[in-house]
Amino acid sequence: MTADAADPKPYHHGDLSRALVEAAERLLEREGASALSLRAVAREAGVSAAAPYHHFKDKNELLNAVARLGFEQMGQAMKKAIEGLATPSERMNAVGVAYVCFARENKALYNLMYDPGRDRDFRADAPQSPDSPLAIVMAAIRENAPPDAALIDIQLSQIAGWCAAHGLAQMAGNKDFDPLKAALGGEKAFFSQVLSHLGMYRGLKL
Amino acid sequence: MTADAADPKPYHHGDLSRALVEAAERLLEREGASALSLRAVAREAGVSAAAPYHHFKDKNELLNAVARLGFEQMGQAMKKAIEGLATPSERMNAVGVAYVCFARENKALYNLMYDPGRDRDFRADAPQSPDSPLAIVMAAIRENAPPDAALIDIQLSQIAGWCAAHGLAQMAGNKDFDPLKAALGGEKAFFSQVLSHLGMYRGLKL
DNA sequence: TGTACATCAGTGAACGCGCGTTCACTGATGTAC
DNA sequence: TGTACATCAGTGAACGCGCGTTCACTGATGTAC
Repeated sequence: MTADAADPKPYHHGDLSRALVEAAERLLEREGASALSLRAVAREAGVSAAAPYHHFKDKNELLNAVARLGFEQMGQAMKKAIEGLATPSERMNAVGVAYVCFARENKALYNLMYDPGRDRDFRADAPQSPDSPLAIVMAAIRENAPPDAALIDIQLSQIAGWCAAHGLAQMAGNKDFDPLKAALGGEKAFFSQVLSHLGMYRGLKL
Repeated sequence: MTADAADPKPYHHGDLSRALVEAAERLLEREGASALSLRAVAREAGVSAAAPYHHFKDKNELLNAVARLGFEQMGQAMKKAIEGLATPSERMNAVGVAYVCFARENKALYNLMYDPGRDRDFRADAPQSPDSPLAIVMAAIRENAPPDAALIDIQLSQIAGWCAAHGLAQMAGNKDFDPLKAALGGEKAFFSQVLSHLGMYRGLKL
């Protein structure tokens, strides 16, 4: 029996490190943030409560690994969303929508990723990799800037766009939006429209 | 000795209900969200761990009371920020900046107010009162809309602005923004500029 | 004004719980000769 | 190929902790007569 990488629950040793992170993600999805104790993760992965300590210094380090995986998955979802789109403005909108959708579909994971109370690697969401969600949002906004735009205006716009997507992701569950969602034909359309209305009436001179 | 309402620590009975909420706020400010247990709040207020149960059904009810007070304080700060401003666009910007500043200055309280994990009264942040933060943001955006704007566009813009302020509030602590903050002359200027850049390049037809 | 009594707002001890972490251990795996 | 041994990745019991909540209680306050 050749097990190798295919075996999902490796026998004695194996990739427990990864198995724990995935167990944590499953738990997060199924039972929410408050259920995410180290002991529960170990239980979910089918090992003793002490086993994780062979792979992570402490609980926080495991949580950071979970968040890191979350960022990877989110970046992939966003890249997939812009595949084959022709114009910068289409891409920018798609990136924003994908961002918000990921947050909605992975509520607890997303909250962990941005949990202000956690002692996190801040770099986790802004790695050098061009596949990070932050990098993708930034790129989408940059390519929408007019060629003569000042660098500082581009930067401020990038931050503004990033913040708006983040804020929308957090607010998206608000029941008050339901009628509007229905009127527009679903959540995705709603997200797209909200993002399109950013700054519609700002009317400010800089 | 006439104590009445002036005495800060009422003797036997008195306004323990309020004292608990204020103790919770103090604790939140001083030690952060993770320190906010019912027992700690009681300790901070100088009463036994069981005392709060005469005023709140359980911990969650106390937390909701704290959040409610937070929304009141935030609304007041925002109203104060727009006092005497002449134009709608000035007011809109000031409202956004005040929102973000409140969040920054009351980090832990703000996080509690919007904690996605808490079992909250959703109505707490959208009461009928015109002094609620939500109502103030909405009004600021509404009065910036052109007179012929469609209702749905106004609504979408209101949501977009609200989300952006919320997102910025959460992101504001990111260290990556420090150079930009310095270049613009402080946090307030930075917030103002970011909000002004909302949707700068969106270039989307609706 | 004084007394009797119900009510109210506290106390302090106790409960059971799940947590993060440590520890000495065990048994399988990999390596040297 | 076989043996000896170091290393590695697990186990399970135990630790001390602070938590939310309950309980019977106590003593001050307010009320009726």
